Amino acid sequence: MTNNQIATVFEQIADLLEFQGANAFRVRAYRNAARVIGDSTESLDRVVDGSEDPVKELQAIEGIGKDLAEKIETLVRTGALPMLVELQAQVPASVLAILRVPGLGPKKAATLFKELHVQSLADLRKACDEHRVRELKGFGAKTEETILRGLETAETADKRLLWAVADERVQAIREHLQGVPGLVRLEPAGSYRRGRETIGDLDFLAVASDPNPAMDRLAAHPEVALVLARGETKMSVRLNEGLQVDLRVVPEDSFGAAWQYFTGSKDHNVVLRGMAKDRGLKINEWGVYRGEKKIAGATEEDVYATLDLPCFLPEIREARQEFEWAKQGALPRLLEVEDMVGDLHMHTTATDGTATIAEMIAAAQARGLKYIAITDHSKRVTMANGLNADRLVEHWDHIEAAAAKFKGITVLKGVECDILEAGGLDLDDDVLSAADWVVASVHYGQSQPRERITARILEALENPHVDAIAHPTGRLLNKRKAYEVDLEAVFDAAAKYGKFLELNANPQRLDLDDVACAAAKRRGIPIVISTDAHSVVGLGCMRYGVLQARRAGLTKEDVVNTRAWRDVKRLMDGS
DNA sequence: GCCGTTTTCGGCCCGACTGTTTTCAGTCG
Repeated sequence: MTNNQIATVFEQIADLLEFQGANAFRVRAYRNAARVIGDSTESLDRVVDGSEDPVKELQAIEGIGKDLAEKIETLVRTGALPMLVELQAQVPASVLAILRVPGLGPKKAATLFKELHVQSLADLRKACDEHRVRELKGFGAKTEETILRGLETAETADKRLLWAVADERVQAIREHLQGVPGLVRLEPAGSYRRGRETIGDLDFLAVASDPNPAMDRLAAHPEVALVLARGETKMSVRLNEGLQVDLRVVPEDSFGAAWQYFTGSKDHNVVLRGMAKDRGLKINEWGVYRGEKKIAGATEEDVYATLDLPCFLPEIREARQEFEWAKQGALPRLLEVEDMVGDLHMHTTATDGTATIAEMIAAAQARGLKYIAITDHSKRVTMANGLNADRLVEHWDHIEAAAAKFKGITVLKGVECDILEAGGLDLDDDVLSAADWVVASVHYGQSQPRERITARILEALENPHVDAIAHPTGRLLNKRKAYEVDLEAVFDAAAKYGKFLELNANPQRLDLDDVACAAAKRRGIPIVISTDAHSVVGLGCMRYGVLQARRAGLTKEDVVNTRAWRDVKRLMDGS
């Protein structure tokens, strides 16, 4: 059982308990445990199997006490949890969908379930249409309308936006609000600012003498479908595509406190406020207070300084390791886009790319890269017109000829060699041995069982000619789940054979993800960040990969292609 | 359900906005 599966069980329990009106802090304990386990780089499976006293060892994890430790042990050993089974018997699974409707929380959902026997979204819609909801105590006509609107979004817009798409929306809205009278400053906050791979909604923070002009302008945005709420300082709108945008307007001397607060994460803020409380301080979005007296708030630096903390970069504000790093004075100096000097995974018109070799070289050089590897597909990827040995060798000749026309950039003869369904690689060793750079990847047989897929990748790692595994989990955000692979085993093998693992910078892939990257770093496995570009424009994806790497706490030293190519080669040779 | 150089019991972050209320509960972030 993977950490994510265990985390999912605890999330389900939290949902069900909340629905039943359990103590809110008990619910939070389950949610907190789910988050910590999901973020953990240590496989709990292994902890339980490899320990004399698993319960004691599990309790060392922050947020896991005796009770949850025992539940984890039960889950790992039996694959199930009696408590969850019991809860599921009491509450139909379909009921939980109701909790996802904006405007409905556990209390109202429970009332609907108890009084009107609403068990699904369809039941809920019917009850609203028949005006039975407005008759309930605590409900009314407006609540009924809110629920109907919420149903639309619950049914249609359940997907999170890719960060790269959110970035486009952010720029468009900033532009739209530019020049609003009295608007001094406008900054994005929330998970967008933290660089999460997907974004649920957009948060903007503004400094303005009068909030109304900015709110009016936002309401007039052509994509705004609905104003959900509007008060003195806060406004929420929904765009046509379903995305919610929040705008908060604060005075200048509260800007730092508010930016810190609305950037989150929620868990990071909970820790922060707990620390403040210990010192007799209170932090809210308006500032830091000792009693009635405000002692900070204009900048984020000021706010953190009241707790003797550094101003954490937004990407690591996740209540994972940042507070521990700060305590030890060992905050990593995060990687930056400017550190990247090479790109070791890209395609051309020889297979499924849209640009020629020369066009890719020129574009890479224009971006300031010192070296690139052309890594077109191998023959198994027929859909992409993959190369067999003869075509590959010929392609390499073309690469050499094209590269000769450029000065100041090294162009490597590479290949993205398929890891075949039955195991083994798509090209023979004598071909691969002639390449400057080989990435191996899984494209077929993605639904195979865990042992099988893992074995295929381990075998590829053993091959002396393979340099890196590309997009190691195969996921496509919002589209395809990662295939079943034992990443711990992959890390072990990569470490043993001195191989690299890729962080694919395509905004839809971004695997390894932040948690996995952090785990790889902990084992000293070098990460190579690659665009996997299929076009000239695709080379620009590097920044998305860098953002993900920053979330993992990676520094320039942790990433292979921040180094000169001759140093990368040295690393490949193990010297 | 977790946690502890103030605590093994009694805390657990904090405020804005809405709707259904005549003073506050529920939801959200």
